[in-house]
Amino acid sequence: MKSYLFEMIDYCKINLENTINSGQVFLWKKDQNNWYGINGQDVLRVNSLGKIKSYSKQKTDYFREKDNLEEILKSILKDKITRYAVKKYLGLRLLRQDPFQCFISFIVSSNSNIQKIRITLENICKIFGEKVSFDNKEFFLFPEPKFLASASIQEIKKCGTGYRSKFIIKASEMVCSDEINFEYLKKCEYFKAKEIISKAPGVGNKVADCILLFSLDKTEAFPLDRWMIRILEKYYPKIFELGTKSITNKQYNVLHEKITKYFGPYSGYAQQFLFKMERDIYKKNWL
DNA sequence: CCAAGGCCTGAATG
DNA sequence: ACATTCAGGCCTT
Repeated sequence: MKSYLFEMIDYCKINLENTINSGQVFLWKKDQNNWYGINGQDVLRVNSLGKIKSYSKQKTDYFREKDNLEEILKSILKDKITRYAVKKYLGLRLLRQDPFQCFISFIVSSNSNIQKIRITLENICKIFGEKVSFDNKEFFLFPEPKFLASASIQEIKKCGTGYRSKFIIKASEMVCSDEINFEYLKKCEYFKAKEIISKAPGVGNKVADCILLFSLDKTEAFPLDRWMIRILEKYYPKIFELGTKSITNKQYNVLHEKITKYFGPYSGYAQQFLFKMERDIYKKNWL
């Protein structure tokens, strides 16, 4: 009983390093004891205790602090793999990010890697975002949709986005025209929201799930990238039995159904712990 | 429905 | 030093 209570206290404490270095966000930097991050039209400063101060002074629930961690973690602890990962990365949280930034970030992420994504997004902010001062430091906010929607392909390309440049412009236009309305998507159920977000170019199954999970409150989203496929093959060969090849849309959906049956409505949390664990095992670099 | 090839960039490998 | 391969996910054919 005693050790159980002790562990619950640990669960509730946010571990910033684990959270930021888990592939959810790209525009965060550590400075002394504080982390600074761009979140849409805001800059967040988080100290080692997880306390947030924001440039805009607006409230955010960036760390989803109202989530019932005890219930969530219990629900995903289905086997020794998840028990290991959750214990090792205690305090890893899913974030509730600015949806537009998240949307563009994961369009940029396709066929790329974390370091490259970070540099590209920094360029986008520098060129199209507003420069602000916070804590006597300079930051560039993430550009508003209208600035990316009205940019030329050449201008976007300079940021290092390559063939995704035209996707970024079109996707931003869809936000400006309200064809994609994030507040509405937050209220939709998972499949409906996924259907709508997937209409944007450059948004397939995996990218859609990232956006839904990290900014639109869909905790049943379980992004399946190359890493997650490898993880499932390695640790769950019997439960999810997938043919080793690259997976088709249909296989992706079938697999997702099996996953949510197994891990439940908070599958996305399980995904984040497993992803973090395996990337660390292979000593992949984070931010 | 599925498979294959192209897109773009930088890092790793030869 | 230079060339090739690879990593990465989506779109078109």
